[in-house]
This record gives sequence, C-alpha cells and structure tokens, in this order.
Amino acid sequence: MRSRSEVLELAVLGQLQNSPMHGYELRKRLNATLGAFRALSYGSLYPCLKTLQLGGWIEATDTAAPPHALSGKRARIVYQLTAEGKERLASTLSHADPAAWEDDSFDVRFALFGRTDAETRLRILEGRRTRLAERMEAVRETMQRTRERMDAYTEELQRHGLEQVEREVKWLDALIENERAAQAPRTGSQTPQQPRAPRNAPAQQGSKEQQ
Amino acid sequence: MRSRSEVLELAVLGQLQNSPMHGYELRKRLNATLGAFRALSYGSLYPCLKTLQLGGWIEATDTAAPPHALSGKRARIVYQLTAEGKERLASTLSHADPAAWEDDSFDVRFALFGRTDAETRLRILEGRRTRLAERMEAVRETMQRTRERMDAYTEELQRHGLEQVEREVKWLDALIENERAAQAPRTGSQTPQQPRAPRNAPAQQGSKEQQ
DNA sequence: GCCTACATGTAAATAGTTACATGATTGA
DNA sequence: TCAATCATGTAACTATTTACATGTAGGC
Repeated sequence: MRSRSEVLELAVLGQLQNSPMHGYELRKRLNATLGAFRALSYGSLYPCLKTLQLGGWIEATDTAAPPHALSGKRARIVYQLTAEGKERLASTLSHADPAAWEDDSFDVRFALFGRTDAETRLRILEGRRTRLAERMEAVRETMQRTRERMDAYTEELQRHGLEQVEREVKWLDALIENERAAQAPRTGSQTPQQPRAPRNAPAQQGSKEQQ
Repeated sequence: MRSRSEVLELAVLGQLQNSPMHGYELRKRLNATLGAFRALSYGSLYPCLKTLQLGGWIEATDTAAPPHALSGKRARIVYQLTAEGKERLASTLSHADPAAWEDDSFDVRFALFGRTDAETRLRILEGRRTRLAERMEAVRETMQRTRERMDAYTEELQRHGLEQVEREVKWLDALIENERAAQAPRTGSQTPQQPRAPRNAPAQQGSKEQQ
C-alpha cells in the first residue's frame, strides 16, 4: 500500500494538477522531471491510472468519441483531477509524514514544492536533512569499525558515498536557509509568494576543483 | 534472470571469497559495505544462498553437527565458495558487460576491484563514465526543452541532480587517471600488483574533514 | 526471568518489468 | 510504402518486502 506505488500516485496527481493529459504524455513528463534516473514503464503507469480512477481521484475522457464532433482520431484518453483528487493531493502534500524523507518520495515532493506552504516545505527539508545526517553517522561508524578489514577500493567507495551525502546535506542547508529567509522577511510588507529561486551553494567557497 | 538478483549473487560470492561465513554475518557485511543506502533483507539473502548452492557455486556446512566434537551449539550454517564458484566469480568480474555500468552493479563491482585486473577496472570505469555522460546529456536536453514550463523548484531539482552526476564523472576521471598511471609506470620493472590506493581528489587537497 | 542480539528460514502479499498485442498518424 | 512515433493496454514473469515462525546465547 505504501512504497513506490504511493509515490507514483502522488507524482501523477501532481502532474495532472498542471493540466489534463493522456497516458503517453504523462509518462514523458514524469520521465523528464524525475527520470533519466529510473524509467517509468507503461506497465506501472496504466495500472496506477486505473487505481486512481477507481479511487475517484481522476476521471478519464475518451477524446475519440466526442458526442458531437466526429473525428477519425483514435482513442486518446485524457485524464484529469476530480475535486476529490485535488483535495487528496493537497492533503498529501501538506502531510509531511516520515515517508517523505525517503529518496524517491523526497524528489517527487520537492518537485511539487510550488504547491505547498512554506511551513510544510521546511518540515520536509529538515526531516530529510535529519535522515541524511543519521545515514552519514551510520556510515562513518561502520567505516571506523571496519577500517582495517577494508581494502583500498572499498574504502574509497565508502568515502565517496559519504562525500555525496555530505554534499546533499549542504544543499539542503542552503535551501532551508532560503526558505527561512523568505518566510520571515523582517518587514511584513513583501510576502514573497514566489520564494526566491534556491541558490546553488550556501557560501561562496566551492568549485575551485578543476583549476 | 538478470537485474538485482544477479548483482546480489556477485556481491555474495565476492564476500565469501574473503572468508567463509554464515548468513547473518554475510548480511551484516554486505550492509556495511554497500548498505545504509539500501538494506538487504533475509527474505532476499537466503533465497539467493539457496540458488548459489543449487548452482554448485557455494557449499554449506552446518557447524552444529560436526561428526566428532559434539557441541550444544545451534545450527550455524557456514557457506564457502567451491572451485566452480571461484571460477564463476573470476569470470564474472573480468567480464565487463554493459550491465556493469548500472548504479547497483557498478558499486558492487567497484567494491570488488581488488580482485580484478587493471584492464577490466579501466573498462568498467570508462563504461560507467560514458553512461553517466549520456545521462547528463539527456537531462541537459530535457532541461532546455522544458525550461519555460518548469517552476523554480523543479528546475532546482534538475540542476542539483545534474551537479551530482557531474561530480560523479569527475570522481571517475580521477580514478581513471590513477589506474592509467599505475598501469604504465614508465619502467616496466615494478608491476604494481597493488595499485596505489585511489586518492580522494585529482589534486592533493583532501581529507581535512575531522581535524 | 527478561531483553537483546544472534541465527535461519518461509509464505503471502506486493511491486515492477518485459514482452506482447493492437492500431493510428505523420513524414520521408 | 516504410519507418518512426504516437497511443493504450494486459499477461506472465520476476523480484522484493513483510510478517511470521522458531529457537539459542549472553548479559542484567
């Protein structure tokens, strides 16, 4: 009931909030937003659409058979959110449960941050940060406990993994700072509905590497 | 037949090459080496061990029932590689097929680099690099094509993903350089069987972290 | 005596991919 | 007319997780 399928449902509802769409298009969009990493197959998309329909969260319209205008077009089923679907999407988005800290779920939620309130965004960012910090701690401990038994390559793999996570944490820190700055803008006049686009790095030090 | 289970088999064979071990221990080691990211459950480990046994690549010894010394110990099944298992491991490791570029598979193989020859290592590193470069290209293209339709958060997500991959590519480049340097050591006398431990960064700055 | 870690497994449920089946539209 | 891309789905298979069942050993 949870795991990936739930995440996929969230992603689909989120995409459909932008505009009604048919399956093929939906898949392309989802792959563009989240993919290149993990591809979404029809074998999981269409079943998901069916589930959402049964739940009453989306409804399908077959554009091949419009009551009046007869077009020779083939079946092209356009899905759109129902009122219940919109509600569900909104409540899921503002309900930042621990599952939201997980890798896949986080990405999907982050991509939909534009539809959430600042408070929820902060909660998710912070939850994610905590989760990653825990992981880092666990990896560091393991590394220390097993240092001797490790060959150079294994160690390098761990070191590199750790570094990646560290980088991710820094990224989150920058985003959190950003959200906070936008949330408490000293003079209440300019409510920044559109939060400033998150910036790349927290400080200015980075990216000497190549040169 | 392929996918993860094959990768798991490789990881298990690789671990057992170090020393015979029972399932519980094996799981801990594998989770320590590769995990904290994705946990390995008994539900997938034990079936895998069974498969490997049926294939004749590992054999199991129940240490609870030693022919002579009677110990009250409970079943503790120690697995070890057979001759065929060693062969299979060696041939799998030196056979750098395209599957080796994939995320999971790459990590497992990298952790086992110490058992491979320099040529195979290079092939895998370069294959991986190419794969990542392709990905980057795809993401960049998508970003350009869909820039207007993207809100700030989606764009940031993509930018960040891209950056992570870029960093991974640089890491690979450093490793490749390293391998090459070790492979062609000007005077042929010192065959560096033990290639220099990969260093953190292409340049010399690394590892200030703790202190 | 109880809790935690050690230790091995299986059954059922879930999830997900691949391959297939089908056909329309567009452009070279 | 041929190939590519658009478009929708399903069935069979494969893989994976979760929950359960069972029991030991050691420390408090």
